[in-house]
Amino acid sequence: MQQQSDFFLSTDQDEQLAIGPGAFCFKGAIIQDGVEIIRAVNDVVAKAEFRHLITPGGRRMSVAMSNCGRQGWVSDHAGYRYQTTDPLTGNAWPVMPRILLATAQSLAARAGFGNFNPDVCLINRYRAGDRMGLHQDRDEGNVTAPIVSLSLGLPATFIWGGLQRSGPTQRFILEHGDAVVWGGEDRLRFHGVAPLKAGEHPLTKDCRINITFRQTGSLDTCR
DNA sequence: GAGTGTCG
DNA sequence: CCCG
Repeated sequence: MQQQSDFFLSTDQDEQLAIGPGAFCFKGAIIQDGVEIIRAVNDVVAKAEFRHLITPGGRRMSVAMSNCGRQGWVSDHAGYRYQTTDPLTGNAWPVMPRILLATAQSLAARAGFGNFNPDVCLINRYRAGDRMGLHQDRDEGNVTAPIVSLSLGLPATFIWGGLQRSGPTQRFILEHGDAVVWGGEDRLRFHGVAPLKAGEHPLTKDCRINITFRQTGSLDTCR
């Protein structure tokens, strides 16, 4: 960890931190596009509203979710899965906004993952106290493609584990504008988010928005 | 199948 | 708050 000094300007912006052989945190990478990205999220959730999914075990997830793209991640009594329609409406998920796709592809490339064609864009809204338990992203057919994660609004503590749930974890803060990309041998690492601390952000007010991109198939599945 | 949650 |  580097100590920050008041004499340096924006030392935490566009800094690339390796958190594994195939995993990187890009500090401040999307600050420039923050307003446009949030506008895109608002457009999506106007058509597919945030909702609290239920785990197969019957527990309500604290985080509220929506999706855009060809497929969306959902969970209910029957299990975790991807599906092309919003269970609330039966409609196809909203089209993935250009700015979101372009941002994800650019970040994947910066992390060394070319030809990333995400067909899923999962949007998670965290409010005070909301958390995400340690888990692996393993519902995707294509574990070759990386995961790209964007953080907007309030800061959160990211919990970054290993390939086994019981292994050691590291914690670091994800702030507005940060991006994390993980793939390759880090693709199945356990990860989670500590309970969000209450706060106020100029762009998102009382919440943190996390956007993750996944590619479920090997073909070109963009739309 | 479900621990992307809850409890001690 | 952290761990299991």
